[in-house]
Amino acid sequence: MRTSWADSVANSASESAAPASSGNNGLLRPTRSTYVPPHLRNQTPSTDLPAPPPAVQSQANDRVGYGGPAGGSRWPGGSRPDYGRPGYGSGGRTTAAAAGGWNNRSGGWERGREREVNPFGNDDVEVDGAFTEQENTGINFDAYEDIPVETSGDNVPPPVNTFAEIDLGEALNQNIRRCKYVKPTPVQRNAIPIILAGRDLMACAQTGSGKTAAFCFPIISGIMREQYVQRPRGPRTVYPLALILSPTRELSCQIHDEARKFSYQTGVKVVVAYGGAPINQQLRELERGVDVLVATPGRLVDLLERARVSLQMIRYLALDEADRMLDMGFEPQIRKIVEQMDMPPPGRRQTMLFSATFPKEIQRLASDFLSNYIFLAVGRVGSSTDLIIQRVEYVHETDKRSHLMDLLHAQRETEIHGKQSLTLVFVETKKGADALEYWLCGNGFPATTIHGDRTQQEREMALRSFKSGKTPILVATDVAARGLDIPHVAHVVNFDLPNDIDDYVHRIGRTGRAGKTGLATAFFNENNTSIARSLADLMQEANQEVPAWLTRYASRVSYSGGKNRRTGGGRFGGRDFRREGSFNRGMDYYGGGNSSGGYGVPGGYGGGYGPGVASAWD
DNA sequence: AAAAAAG
Repeated sequence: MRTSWADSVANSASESAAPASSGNNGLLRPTRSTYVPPHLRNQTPSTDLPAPPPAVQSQANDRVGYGGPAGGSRWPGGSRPDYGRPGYGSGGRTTAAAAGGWNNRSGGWERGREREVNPFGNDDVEVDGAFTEQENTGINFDAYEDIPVETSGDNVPPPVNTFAEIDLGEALNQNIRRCKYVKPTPVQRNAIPIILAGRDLMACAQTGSGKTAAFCFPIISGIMREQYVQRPRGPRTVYPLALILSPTRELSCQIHDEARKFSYQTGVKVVVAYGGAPINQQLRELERGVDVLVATPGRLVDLLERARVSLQMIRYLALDEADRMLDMGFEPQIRKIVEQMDMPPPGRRQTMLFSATFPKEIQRLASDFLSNYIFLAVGRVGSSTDLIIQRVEYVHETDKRSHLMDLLHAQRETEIHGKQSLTLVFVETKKGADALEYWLCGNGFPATTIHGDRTQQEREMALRSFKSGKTPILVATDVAARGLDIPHVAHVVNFDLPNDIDDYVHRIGRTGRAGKTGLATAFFNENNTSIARSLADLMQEANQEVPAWLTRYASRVSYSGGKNRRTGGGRFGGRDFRREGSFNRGMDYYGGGNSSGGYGVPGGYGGGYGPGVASAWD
């Protein structure tokens, strides 16, 4: 039986004997060992802090209407003109234009839309039934208040509690029901109103916390609401209204799949473009019309240089895994796309950056892309939940294979019939991935591998084969570390530990999803001393058993070099760098500081938002 | 130092 996230929140709240509102905000030590997200740690009761978010929704819309004569793209309730197109959308049940004044817009490809494939893979008749089926009575929705949230910026719109509170449009609402999303997740509760208010956003929220929907819903809704926008018609150039960038091809595909569900029968067309696949097919898709383009940077640059895509009409820009997108390898390419092509500048487009981790230096880079943005940090570091059991074992380099074999044997025995349990093994190099896959297969363990030296076809095949359980072991490089939602991953093995603790966080976050518990095992040896300290800290914060030998390694590590030293910033980076100046306290490794007394750190916070309908969280 | 992203 499925448990919803709200259930778990309600449970954890009822377990808590120390509600945040009990007035003893100064008493920050929880009554029991609970996980506290890094950005809320080391708080001191502080009075010199900004006020909590305003109680009244700000209608602040500080950007000018896009494109001049078309006017503001957002409008106060009630005064919205009816953009319904006569004779349009006579298909019946999904037509909402008449009721709500919603514009089931079309960019001139109505015929294609009539043939739109149902991305839900069912007949989709019982939308309402599906909703009630999922509906849970007796949920303590007040418990949502216990999710630690930190926001900063001007006039932060308050969070919402339900999808119904926000006017996303009936067509989108139906898709939300089809997806069986009952309640917005914390990041959705907070981010959607911010985006709907037209504000730029930098959001810290772990993949798996529902962030894809958090930026897709407002984008799709916003495009639906737009007055029909006359886009230039170059001979072969297309003009998307929204651009979503992600660091890997597979992640772009996944976002595209999700976005297609959300946009079903809304008239909003979503297209994906990524490298390694024949460009001609993607060009044909683009020519059929595109509102939302999901892409990896390389292929997009190619399309831009061929003048097959223009960014001139972009109103929404979303960077997924934004810290990765702005790291050394990607930054020039991203800068080129965002700053050196024909995209409207900050202020004339809406920019949304999402990431689990936002190091200060990356925030600084990112702020170039933003205009008067709101910083949002929601909840825990997803992978550090109680749902994931983290283990570290000392394994010499030469013993790794046999040790892995032992683990796989043990797991075989505990395998539950019916559902294949999957093991994801991370290694450092592409060569190492191939070698380990070969060795595993040779030893009777059906394995496959995914890494950047494989063809896109091989990569997608490997992922399918793994997901289906045909090869229940996947050996992967960091290409699979971020964002991928693979159900039934029971075990993540860090065969080679990464050098960066953030990568570790993302890797183990591939398990412990959909309310299932997950196991993460790391092989540690002398080659990994650079991560010892941050690993020990992370595990301790997540209430995991830290082996004494690891603690010794951790204490031995000097404070000098190492990319894991985020001096003053903290590992989570869940803090607005704009506030560093006034709030940096020397001793405070995690940045500390409290933003909103109203949110505080609830005594019973320990659940995280693992349990729930799996896909609802990405 | 490695990985990812164009062909």
